[in-house]
Amino acid sequence: MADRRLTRRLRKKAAAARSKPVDAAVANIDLGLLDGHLGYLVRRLQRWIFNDFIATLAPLGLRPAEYSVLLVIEANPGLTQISVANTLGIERARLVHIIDSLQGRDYVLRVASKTDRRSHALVLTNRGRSALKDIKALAAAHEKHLIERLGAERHGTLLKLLASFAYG
Amino acid sequence: MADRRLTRRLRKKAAAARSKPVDAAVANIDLGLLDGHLGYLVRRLQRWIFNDFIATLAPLGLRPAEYSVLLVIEANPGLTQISVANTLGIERARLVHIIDSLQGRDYVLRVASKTDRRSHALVLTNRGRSALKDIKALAAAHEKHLIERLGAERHGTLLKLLASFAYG
DNA sequence: TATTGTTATACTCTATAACTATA
DNA sequence: TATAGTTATAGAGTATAACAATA
Repeated sequence: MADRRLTRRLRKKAAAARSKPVDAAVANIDLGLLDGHLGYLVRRLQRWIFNDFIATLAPLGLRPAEYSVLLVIEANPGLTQISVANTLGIERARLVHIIDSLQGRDYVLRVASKTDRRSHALVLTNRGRSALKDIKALAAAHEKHLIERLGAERHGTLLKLLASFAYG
Repeated sequence: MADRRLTRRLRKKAAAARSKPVDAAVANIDLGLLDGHLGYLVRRLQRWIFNDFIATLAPLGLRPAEYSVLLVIEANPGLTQISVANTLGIERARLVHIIDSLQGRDYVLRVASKTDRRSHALVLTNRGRSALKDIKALAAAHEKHLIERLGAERHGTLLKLLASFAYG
């Protein structure tokens, strides 16, 4: 059960942050060589995005990593844990706990594999498929916040540039 | 003292990762809606960058957050802890430990403020200024890895796009 | 009353090692 | 011997709350 006060607080905080530039720009403090490092800027954007995602999905209490696992299982039912872990760049030891959590909410199921008794085939439950509809709606709302913040053009350009990094 | 075996391992791992696309592209596993979410791609890039940064600076054992704090203090000597924390988006409670660590290596000093006895003025020590030369050289090598991976053009475009997000 | 630095706590995420049961 | 899943541990980073000294 999600804590409604927590949800409200997170939403309010995220809404406030959504339109705000970082403090350095406001206070005119020099970043030194930092603004020549892409890593700094990528990290700031990544924090902003995750904070907004977590706040937007707070009613369902779903974290970014859990969301990514649900989407990959939906698109590739029967995938093993090691495949999901490698696909998403998550340690297999950590994925165990994420699957535990998703199974605890009755979103996914570990089915015994027929070909290899060491591994599990991961599938969505009916409840998982149903919940995913609401989850996707909130995730889309989050992406809308991001587009509002970046502008549709920059958002599209970034999607293309970064996709070609990841898959190129 | 940095562990040389750790350094070698990290360098080797980073060198291997530097030229490799993510596993999903290799194994042809469907990411579902995930490739429409900028957050996923930003997170993958951010992990790649931080891993390479940590591996490249392993001989000095300096983490990204520590590096960013050093640069800001260098560019703004006398800044208070709260200002550094707000500038970089680090919690002030966490910055305490980062400054502890940097002071423990004799890189920075907490000087009593003359105008407000609650706060500290942060400055680099001579040793800190000297170390920063080597640190910057390694950080530049890291940025070079990133440019090799992305291509100079994409790297430049991303710097511009993300800077206008952070400071716009 | 509010702010700066500090201490403490809880939780998420990364990284690694070791164990089991299978292959 | 190697791999899939699991358990355990250590460290980084985030988020909060509370306290002392000072404003």
